Amino acid sequence: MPTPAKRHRSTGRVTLNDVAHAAGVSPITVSRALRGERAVDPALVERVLAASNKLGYVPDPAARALASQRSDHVAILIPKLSNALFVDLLDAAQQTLRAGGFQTLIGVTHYDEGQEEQLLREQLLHRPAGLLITGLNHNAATQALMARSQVPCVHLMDLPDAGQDEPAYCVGFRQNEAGAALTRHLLATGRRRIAFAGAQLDPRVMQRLYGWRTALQEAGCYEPTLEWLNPASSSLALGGVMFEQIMGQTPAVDAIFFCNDDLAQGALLAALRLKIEVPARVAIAGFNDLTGSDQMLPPLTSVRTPRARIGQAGAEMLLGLMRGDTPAPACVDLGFEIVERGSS
Amino acid sequence: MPTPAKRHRSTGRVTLNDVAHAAGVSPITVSRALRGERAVDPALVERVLAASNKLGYVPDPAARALASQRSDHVAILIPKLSNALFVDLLDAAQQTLRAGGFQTLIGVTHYDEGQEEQLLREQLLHRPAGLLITGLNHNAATQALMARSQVPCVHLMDLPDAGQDEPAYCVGFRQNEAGAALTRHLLATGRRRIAFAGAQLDPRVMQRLYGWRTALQEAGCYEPTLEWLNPASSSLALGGVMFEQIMGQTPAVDAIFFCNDDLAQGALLAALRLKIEVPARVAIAGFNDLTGSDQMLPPLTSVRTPRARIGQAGAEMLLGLMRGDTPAPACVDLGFEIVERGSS
DNA sequence: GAGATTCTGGACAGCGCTAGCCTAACGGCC
DNA sequence: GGCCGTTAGGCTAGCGCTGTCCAGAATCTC
Repeated sequence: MPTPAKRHRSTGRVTLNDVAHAAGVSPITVSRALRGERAVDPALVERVLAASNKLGYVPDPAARALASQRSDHVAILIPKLSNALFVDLLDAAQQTLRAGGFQTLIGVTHYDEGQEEQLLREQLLHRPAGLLITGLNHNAATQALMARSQVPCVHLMDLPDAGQDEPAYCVGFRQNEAGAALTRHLLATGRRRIAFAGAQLDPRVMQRLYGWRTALQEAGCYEPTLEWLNPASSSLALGGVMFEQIMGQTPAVDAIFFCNDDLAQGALLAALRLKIEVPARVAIAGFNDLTGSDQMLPPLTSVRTPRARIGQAGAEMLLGLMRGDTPAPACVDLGFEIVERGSS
Repeated sequence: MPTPAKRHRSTGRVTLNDVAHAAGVSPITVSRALRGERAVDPALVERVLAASNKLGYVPDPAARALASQRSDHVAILIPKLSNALFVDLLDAAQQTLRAGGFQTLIGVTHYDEGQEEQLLREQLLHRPAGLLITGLNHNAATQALMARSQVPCVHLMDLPDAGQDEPAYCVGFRQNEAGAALTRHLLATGRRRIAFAGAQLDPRVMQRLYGWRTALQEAGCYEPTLEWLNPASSSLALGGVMFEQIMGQTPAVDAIFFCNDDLAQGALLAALRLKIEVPARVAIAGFNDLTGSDQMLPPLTSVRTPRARIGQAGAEMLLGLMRGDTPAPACVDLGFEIVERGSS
């Protein structure tokens, strides 16, 4: 009998024990040396590293998660994948987290608070090391889950209003200010009857709406009939439909602020089809400055939102929190920028 | 001394043991009852389920992964998040996998085989239960990793050619046939000098190119000067640039087949700017039928590719494989559809 | 009715890692 | 030199679950 028939399973994986033997130290020392947890004699660290490299050791995430009660997963919850905004956010966050040694678990809430709660519940079972979540509006159960789980969490995209209870950490910009700024830009170009066309009506769209309303009220130009809200999802097609509707029913309108570029691009294309001159007859502006907006005819005026930077900065803040840091400003405002182009 | 000072960590989690006690059976029976692994007396199963529900037991994924050497993660590797095609694929796959109780780990390869290998290596550490990977072209190391890991894997998007070694499982459609079909459609509308404009030049684009070339050769219309290839990433802007270039340098061209809708949309917009009539002066066609292509002016002729269905069907096939099934056809061709619109 | 086969529950021993204690060594201080 | 505080390595005991083996009961076979 050459091999004494291992009674139990063996995975063939190089373990901490193997490295410990090779380096002539105890397993726990290897663990500490590799993690940088507690002080270890530099000479030992070097020996451990050498042995580890030689054997090609890689820690087992499952064992680590079981023993330490935390995994190397970070959950990210976003509303939709069909919106380029969130894809950019995800892309940047994902890349930053990976560089920090974390895996990204995605959850898509479809703008549904119940779904969000359910997803969070599922994700928390995996003891994620951290959580990135879109927006500040969550139902009570979701908030309770987050609080109870003690998982470090960064909110993306929105910032709390001055009065509001601040959630611990967030990275984003002020949607309402951006909405107001874009409206003021339109006012500055001489427009007076500026309609707002919103779809989806998620909290961020509503914030932009408030901003638009505030700016118009300041200028004494506000009228309820200028508000066009549609709960359907944004799309180029819907933008065209809304444009036609608005122009048909409110001929006096001289500018339209679409709550995002998808709608605005659709409106520009509809204007071409209908031979309505932009911006001569009506100015059009969008939001987010998605790819392609600069290619439109005329190029679309929009608000450049720092979504990729939000993803990155949010992930970096989370990496800090997971290391145990306390980020200096709990809320980071990354601002926005009006991009003035031919459509206004 | 009321509490005898637990010497060791306790997580407060409801464990298998707790359920076992409550149900009056052994832990292993609970494990089997809940997993449906091996036969368990139905009466016991019921008792176990009752106890489990009462206590709110949820299995610990980390412990399960450690003991069984497989997690409930599925890794998905896609080239880019900036391409709506892959986002749709991801969205559908993710949704299907979640319904099957699996979490999705994303990896973005940026069309780089080295990155892909690196990502796969990282993902395999997590002992994913399955793997979804885009395309059939991977470097040797990646293929070796996949083979060695024994992780069930489904390839998405492409199908092997008849002669090629078949990878075990794949869901997609024949890019070259789609390219040829679109070209034949253009030929059928009387076009003869049909250019091909490709960017990125990933394997799928090249397949479409071959399809285009084949169809032109059959019709006796092929000429090397009709091939316009640019390794840069696709974008509306690049589409405009390539359009201008092609029209400037090859005035005789009467149709352009852009390798994807981003380029084609950009070309349509450029045509509007340059006042080049489409399709009177030149027909334009794209690929993938992305959102917005039907809104263009004129609406864009394209090839509708079943990317969401590929994501779903691929995920379903993988769910089967992970259960131990052997899917009947190892390769599923979901076809494509020419969408004829105003631009051709 | 004895032996062979299947079926079902359970004991046991880990999967690979880390938290919590312990201890030996070291240095500083009066 | 004795005392104490600090530092660094190691032991032990799990984290919560499942693969493997085993044993007793139930079923089948001739």
